[in-house]
Amino acid sequence: METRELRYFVAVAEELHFGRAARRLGIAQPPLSRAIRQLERRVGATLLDRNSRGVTLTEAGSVLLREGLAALDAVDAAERRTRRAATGRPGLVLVTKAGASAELLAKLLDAYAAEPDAVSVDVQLCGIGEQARLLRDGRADVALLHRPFDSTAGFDVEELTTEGQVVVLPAGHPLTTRPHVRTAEVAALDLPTPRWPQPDGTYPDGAGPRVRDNTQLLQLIALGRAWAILPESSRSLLGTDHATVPVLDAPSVTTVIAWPPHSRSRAVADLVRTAARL
Amino acid sequence: METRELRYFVAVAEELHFGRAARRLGIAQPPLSRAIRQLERRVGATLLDRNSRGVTLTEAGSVLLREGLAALDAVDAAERRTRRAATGRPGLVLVTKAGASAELLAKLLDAYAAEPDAVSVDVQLCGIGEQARLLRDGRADVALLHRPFDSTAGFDVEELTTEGQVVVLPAGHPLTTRPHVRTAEVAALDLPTPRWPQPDGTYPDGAGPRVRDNTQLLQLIALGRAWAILPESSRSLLGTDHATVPVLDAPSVTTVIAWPPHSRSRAVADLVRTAARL
DNA sequence: CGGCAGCGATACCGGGCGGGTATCGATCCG
DNA sequence: CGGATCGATACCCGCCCGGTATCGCTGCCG
Repeated sequence: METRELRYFVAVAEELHFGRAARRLGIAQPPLSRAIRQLERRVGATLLDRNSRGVTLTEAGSVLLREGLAALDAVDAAERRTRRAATGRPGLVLVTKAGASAELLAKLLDAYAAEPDAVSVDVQLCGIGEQARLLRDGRADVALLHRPFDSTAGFDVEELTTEGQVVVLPAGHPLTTRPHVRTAEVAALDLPTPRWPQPDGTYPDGAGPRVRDNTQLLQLIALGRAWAILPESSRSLLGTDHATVPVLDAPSVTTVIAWPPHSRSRAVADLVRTAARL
Repeated sequence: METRELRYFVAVAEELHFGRAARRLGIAQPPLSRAIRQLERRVGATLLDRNSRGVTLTEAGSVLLREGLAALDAVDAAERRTRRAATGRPGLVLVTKAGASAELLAKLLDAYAAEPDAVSVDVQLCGIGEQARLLRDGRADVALLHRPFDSTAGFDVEELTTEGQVVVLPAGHPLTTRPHVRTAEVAALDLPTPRWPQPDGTYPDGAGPRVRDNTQLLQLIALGRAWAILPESSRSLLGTDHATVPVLDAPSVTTVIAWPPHSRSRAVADLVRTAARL
């Protein structure tokens, strides 16, 4: 199976529409139809049901979509990492969620920079749930992930810290006088839960305000329009507009450092070792 | 990058010889040379050093070899799993080392077969170190691995059992009267350590007898020509020709059940849950 | 030192396939 | 019933993959 075929299939499987998929791929629709048919013949399976008015994935098709995306990421990673290796410039790309573990990250970077063979580290901040993708397709070498929010599936990981969570509220909110609260009390507040975008960029249905990043979230909280339960360490991001209260029964958050399992990079190994010693 | 190009490059990188690689690929040498050149131009990096008399990998080339193999496995896995899904026949392929964890495996299969939605399980036995490959390229759905011998890199795992190791000796050997021994004592025996094949099929240099599987190993031990340190559970394979003594300071062996991280299969999840409950 | 063998690169050719346009056939809708 | 939508089909063109023949370099050996 060629990557071209895979890319074509993924486009159709995601768009569920030959015309749109062809436009997205920058080709005409007929060659795309033919390519998918050929792929189906070669695999020996129907991948798409072309019902009147619409295309749907078969069982086999959804398997190929999932596995194909992973395979395409692996191919992209191979190309990117090769290109990076070719420049001869060493250097790591570390990716983490914007606004998370800022203090830990600073300590890690300082400690690593003091190592004898340290290379430069580019820190890349990204949105929710994008880290795994960047790590898989070779745009990043190492990531800071936060369990249980981020999936660490398919990576090697080393646990760094575990911390409790706090509820973030506007300064002066009645609850902020309490030494600690429970999730049920927070949920009982007359405030909607903010909605975060899903991986495909759309928002789930519901009542809450739509937020795209931490700044938006914090501003909404300051305005008394939302609340959030965040790891303790995010307190360092807050000013006088916000107050926090520990949440006793919220799951604790573990920060882990993750890297691709077959990484052979000396620099990644050094960075991980440094992190584990913090 | 197309998988054809990757396959070509991998062939040359492994053979380090254009002619042989072309023969292995079933094409003539000139198109192969051209394809590699094109790949190098497109990646923008020299992948191979063509010295007079021989080809060697550059830094970038060895990165592409490693990452490319993983990517090709992922593509193969996508195709295989799609084909499997298309047959409609459910069924799992479980792979494990021949001769390892026989009792555990039997219990697992029995317990799983009693589950309400159990599907058929093909057990595939393979040689040392092949399990990871089979799991990566889609020929297997789930594997029993043994840490620290097998690498679990890149898979999701669940620990099943941990056991100590014993030294296997011919029946009547002086050491077998002891309640336990230490590795140093075993190493001090005037017996060579058997040599196992490396992943590429060749044997490391050295003095010991070459073995390819457990049967060969056990026969050599019975003949007094070798010894082996194996997990306790392998005692169930031994007859009256062998005797075992616990080794106090040998690392303990953990049997884990492993599956591809993005597996969405109901059957795999059921099997893993059953295994975890044993 | 010259001839030869081994090996990768180059030159050149033919066929297959990927991509394009035009069009068809089916289905849904007003 | 006519039009719109959407995937499939028909057909053509140009590129690229693969083949054969050959070159150029290098190291070896007589």
